[in-house]
Amino acid sequence: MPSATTDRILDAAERRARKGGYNGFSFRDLAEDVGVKSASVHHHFPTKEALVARLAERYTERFMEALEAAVPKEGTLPALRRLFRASLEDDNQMCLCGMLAAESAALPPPVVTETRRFFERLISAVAGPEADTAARQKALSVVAQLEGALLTARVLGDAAAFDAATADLTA
Amino acid sequence: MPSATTDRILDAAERRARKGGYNGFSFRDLAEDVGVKSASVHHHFPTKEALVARLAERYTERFMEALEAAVPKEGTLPALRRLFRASLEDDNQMCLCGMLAAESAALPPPVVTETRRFFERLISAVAGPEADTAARQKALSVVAQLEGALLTARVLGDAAAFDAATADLTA
DNA sequence: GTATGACAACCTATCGATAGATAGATTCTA
DNA sequence: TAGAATCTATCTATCGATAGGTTGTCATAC
Repeated sequence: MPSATTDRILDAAERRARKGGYNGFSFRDLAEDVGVKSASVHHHFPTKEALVARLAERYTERFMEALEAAVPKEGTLPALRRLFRASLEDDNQMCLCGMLAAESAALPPPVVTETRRFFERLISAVAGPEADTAARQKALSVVAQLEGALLTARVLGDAAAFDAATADLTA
Repeated sequence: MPSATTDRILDAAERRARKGGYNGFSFRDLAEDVGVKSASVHHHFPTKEALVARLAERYTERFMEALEAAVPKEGTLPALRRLFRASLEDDNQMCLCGMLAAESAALPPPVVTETRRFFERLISAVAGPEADTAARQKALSVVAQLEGALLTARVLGDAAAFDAATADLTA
């Protein structure tokens, strides 16, 4: 079973990475957040790339799980809108993988791999099981709109901008 | 008149910031790119926040200029699509202000101000001079889609994903 | 013409802070 | 008592930034 400290390190890393990106936090930041020394963080995650790769993996697992749970009741697009908007409501955070995607050209390969996996899984989920060309195109468009709306509302400091930018995602 | 070195510093900073974000480059990186010492970069830009704020300002000027020049011939949406896609074609770069927007929660206020200005100007330009509520909503949606498509295509390593994600932006 | 002063540009050298990472000792717990 | 977890202490590299000296250029005074 995963230690409680491991989870708390990931929690702290997720919060910080969604605020400032991969280079926006340090092992010492995480250590302070959790209440240990930085050497202890290295005990749980030997390198930063291993930590963030695992972080992206956990984020993907949780996001897809939440999406799959919500879709039957809400429908795909409303569920997506709600899940993305929750980031904004929780301290104006970005989608972790949206942030990492923006920085992907400067990230370690294992992190890029996990980030790409998030997008691939999300796009597949939105496109649905049939996955013809038109469905995939629509899915790409929807994911782009959601990620971009988050980014835009965030810099404008205006959560209503997210709603406006995604107002057409209702089907 | 602005010195050639000042421009070359901004050129180097733009390329690096669009790859790795605000924390993804150093004064020494820029100095090496330009062929001077890092103290000389500080001579032109006293602090990093001053440098990146000016960089975002220059980016906005250039982008809006290019947009205004292209709209009469191409129409707003095709022009936007082409300009954003050019980022992707040029070494898989992000939109500078899209990158900074993602990181905005961890950036110095002057940088955030300039970044926000880019989005405000872009949204106003897309909404057009009338700017009723519906036009503004549509503009927000378009900008979000373009920024998100760039981010998505970038991490997927697939420029065609940008085209697919923005295929409906033709009016 | 040439000397002189002023200023911008660039340099060497270095500061204190912090980065990611490691070695090895200690403490806690099953 | 074995192993996981945490610690102290430290390493090397790099960060943004600064002090103060050198070089180059150009305008003006002679």
